[in-house]
Parts: sequence; C-alpha cells; structure tokens
Amino acid sequence: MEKKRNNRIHQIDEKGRVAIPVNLRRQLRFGETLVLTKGIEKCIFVFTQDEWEKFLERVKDFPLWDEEKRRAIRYISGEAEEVEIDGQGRILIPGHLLSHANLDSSCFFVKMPRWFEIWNPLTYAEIHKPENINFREIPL
Amino acid sequence: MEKKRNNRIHQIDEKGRVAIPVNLRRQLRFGETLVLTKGIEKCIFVFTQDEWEKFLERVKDFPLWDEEKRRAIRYISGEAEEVEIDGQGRILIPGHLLSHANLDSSCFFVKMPRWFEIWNPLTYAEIHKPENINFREIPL
DNA sequence: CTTTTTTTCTCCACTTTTCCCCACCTTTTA
DNA sequence: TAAAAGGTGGGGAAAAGTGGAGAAAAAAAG
Repeated sequence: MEKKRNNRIHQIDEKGRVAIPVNLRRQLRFGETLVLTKGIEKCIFVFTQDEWEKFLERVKDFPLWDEEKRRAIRYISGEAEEVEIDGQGRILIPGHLLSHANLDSSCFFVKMPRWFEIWNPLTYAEIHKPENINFREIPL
Repeated sequence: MEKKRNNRIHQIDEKGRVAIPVNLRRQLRFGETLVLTKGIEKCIFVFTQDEWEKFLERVKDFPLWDEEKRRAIRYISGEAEEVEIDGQGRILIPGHLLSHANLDSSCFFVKMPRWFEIWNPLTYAEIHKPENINFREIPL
C-alpha cells in the first residue's frame, strides 16, 4: 500500500475548496489574490495577480475584430476568476473550471515558470509519461 | 456527483431577466447603466456606458459612404439598448437580443477586455473547445 | 377621451452558495 | 517526543440567485 506522503496531491472537498501546497504558497505574498483561468490543456492555470496583469498588458492591444484572436483571448481570459486564499490557505475553485479540468475529489499541483497548474492526477500522469514527451530543443 | 456550483451560468426567467454574476457586478459602479448590443458572434455584448461612449468616439469619423463600414456600424450599434440594473442585480434582456444570441432558459457570462458577453452555454462550449482555438499568438 | 388589457417595475420571500469560523487529525520541525 | 505547522471537514451566518405577486405605467381597444 502506497504511503501517502505526496505533498502535491491534495483533496478537493464537497464545497470545491483545496489547500495550496505550502511550498507553492511560500512563493506568494501574504493575503495575495490569485487568478484562476482555463488552461490550454485540461487543467487550471493559476496566476498571481501581478503575473496576470502582465499578461493582460501584453494582449491589451490585440485586434478583437479578428475572430481567431478574439476567440483565443476569450478562451484564456473570458472565464478567469479572482480568488482569495482563506485563513487555512485554501482557495475555492469555481465550478466551470472544475469541470474544464475534469476535477473531482483530488488534484495535482504543477509549477510552471510564470504560473502554476491544477490537474486531475490521472490525466496528468497519462500525458506526462517520458516516452510521450519530445525533449528536442530543450536547452538543458 | 456533479454539483452545480457554476457561478457563470445563470437562469433567464420568464420575463427575460437575468442576474449579473457578482464578480462581474463588482466591477461596475453602483446604479450604473449598461449598454447591450448585438455581439459579433452569436452572443450579446454588454458595455458600461463609459466603454460604449469610448467606442462611439472611436468610430465617430468612420466614412459612412463606405458600404462595408456602414453595415458594420449598423450591425453593432443599430440595435443597442440601454438597460438599468434592478434592486436584485438583474438586467432585462430585450427580445431581439435574446433571439440573436439564441438564448432561452440559461446563459453563460464571459469577461472580455472592454466589455462582457452573454452566451448560450452550449453555443459557447461548442466554439471554444481547445482544439478549435489557435493559441499560437497568445503571449503566455 | 375613458376603459381595458398588457407590459414593465418594484418589492418580497425562498433556496442555494459563499464566506468565516472552529475543531481535529497528520506531518514536519525542533 | 513534544510542539508547531499543514491539511481536511463541517457548522452557521451572510450574501447571491431565483421566482413570483402586486403596483405602476404604457399600450390598445372601445
């Protein structure tokens, strides 16, 4: 029986709340607001307010009459939600993002350069088997 | 077990009223008038009065002898309606906009840079599947 | 014009969701 | 091994969302 010392997998309770792992939480300022948005794959992107605003700044002047760009902007930012971290270090994940990421009772936290991600643990494992990854051009 | 905690999907009642989600409503000033207009896709664009006037300002000097531009302006602004937010945070959606966006009993709210949008949830989901979106130029 | 009918507006009541606690168990740290 | 910190669950008050009744206003009919 697998010991459950895995600080990246956390439980999502009935109310949709999940505790952010301490090691990620330590990278946040106290009381910081986070922005949750639809990930490009079946996951949730979690930005700090600062990073999110940098992104918005970058797309500020995109021409929204262009259908492709408009839809892409809408995909990324249209369903974004600001959430506060509660007294127990938890966030409340909105229902529409839970269902996008196919999340139910537990989730997996992943660190990325400018944000972190919340995945269904099974979906994540499936996609990120080493034999499924192409490392060409990764400048190690 | 799918719970229906989805704060972006709201019910449209018999009278055509719908509550604006709090997180969007918080971005509005109290008692603010909104401008609803025909969206470029099958949706309704919702501007604050201010943003709407900025838009009108930008198209003020468009050459209306140009048929393409004349029709585009007419499309966007010709059927616009001002609506007030009622005591319960709801707006009344005019019938011609309901039918343009193919709305019946429920709708989905989407945030865009200078306005927000009201969609039929099914229409929205259909168009915004990740495989239908071109993310190439999104500077994440 | 007045009366009747329809539509719109305003308010009230009920249900669901969110927010803010506290309690408790587990894991890490000293 | 004890103390502190992290993670999980739940109760209850407050806020958000929803439906409907009745008043007011507008439109239609006589």
